[in-house]
Amino acid sequence: MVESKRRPLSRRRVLEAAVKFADREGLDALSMRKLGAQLGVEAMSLYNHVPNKDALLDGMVEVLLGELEVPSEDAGWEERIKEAYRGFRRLARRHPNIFPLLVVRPPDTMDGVWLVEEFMKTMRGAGFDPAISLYAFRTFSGYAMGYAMAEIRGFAMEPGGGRDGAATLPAEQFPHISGLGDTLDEVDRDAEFEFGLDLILAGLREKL
Amino acid sequence: MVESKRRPLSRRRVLEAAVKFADREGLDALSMRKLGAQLGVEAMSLYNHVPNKDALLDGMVEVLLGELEVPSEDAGWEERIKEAYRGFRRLARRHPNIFPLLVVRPPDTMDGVWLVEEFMKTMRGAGFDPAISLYAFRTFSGYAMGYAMAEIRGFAMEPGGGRDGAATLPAEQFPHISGLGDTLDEVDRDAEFEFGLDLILAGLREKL
DNA sequence: ATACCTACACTTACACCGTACATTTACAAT
DNA sequence: ATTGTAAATGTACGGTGTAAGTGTAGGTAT
Repeated sequence: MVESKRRPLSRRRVLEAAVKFADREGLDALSMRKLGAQLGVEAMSLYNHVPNKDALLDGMVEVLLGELEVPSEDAGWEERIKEAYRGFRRLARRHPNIFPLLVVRPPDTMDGVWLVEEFMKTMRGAGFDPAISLYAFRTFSGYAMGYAMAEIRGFAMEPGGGRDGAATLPAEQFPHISGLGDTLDEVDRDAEFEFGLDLILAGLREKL
Repeated sequence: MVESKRRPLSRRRVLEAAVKFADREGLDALSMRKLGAQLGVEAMSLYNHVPNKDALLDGMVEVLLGELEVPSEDAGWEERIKEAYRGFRRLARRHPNIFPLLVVRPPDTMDGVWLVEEFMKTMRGAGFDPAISLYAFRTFSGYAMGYAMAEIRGFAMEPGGGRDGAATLPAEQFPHISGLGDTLDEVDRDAEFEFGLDLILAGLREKL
């Protein structure tokens, strides 16, 4: 599982190896020594390409953001926005172990900025004024971030706790949750996420 | 700064001291040894009340959730929902260092369940059917979680990066962001958060 | 060719971490 | 006063991030 020594080390290679490692083993398991081993190198060698572990984590966020796709130009504004956030959610599902990093440490590079630019362009093009556009961006982003996070980690404050449906908790104490019946077990996450996007979009449309 | 030895140690006391410590010094600085010192006790003593550090962190989440208030019964359903999520955001602002824990580790106790029950009761009372109520819960929760998190950590993907406004980035490369002018510096976070809640509520109203 | 410089991998060492395990202390019940 | 038990302590181990110093291989200037 250790990479052969072929290519020379580089910041890029270190970051990508870190992402790969965390994808496989989890964030907690990621240590400089183990990452070094994975690259066929001693821990301290990494410091020639990354100033410290914190910067390594930041770099991993950078890598993730780089995976985001820009939605096609020729769709309508609503579809463009939805597609952008679907991509965000896909990213979370592709890297469930690492995604929390992105939530917890905002990128300190400009890699994320073009995403905002793209969003603003779409919104302005649709006829919204700047302030509304900005608010809308944060609403959508907050929603997508929170939903994706919840989906990955098992829905904090979810009816029925982490794993199972509403069956386990006392019906008389939580009548309205129990009233959900098996709605809980049949949730279609895609539809659910889409529902949220549509909800926000519907609200937005009224502001046009 | 160390607490006097007066009261006997207990799970509760340990958890609350941990919250206090992390509020003051940050999550990274929280170690069993330092927490012990803060309580005037050796590190290993803590293990008589908490099985390990992971459980300690879970317990801290539990404490945070316990701080949430249930909104007044006699307000309308929209106001009740808004008030509940305002409380959630207040919690985040009161414990900015610890709040990320709540996002990253869903509570494994039933402490959060009554929140859901309360939400469902309000929704059903307003006339929504169970499935919509559940979806709405997750939309609101995702939004509130994401927004609060972004607010605390400095708005990932925020126009202008972490600290300053749009002034720092090249206008010709990001015309639509620069077009925001100083809208960025004058954001009223309360109004912004409220805007998102209203957006979702507006969408929801159409489903009634 | 020789000398030098620079970049980068390696080695060692240190302080701190979570916690297993064994021991001592303190206190309640008999 | 004695015993039982729960809680606090002491010691130790393997792992962590990283500061500091030691090679060493490759390119440049002479």
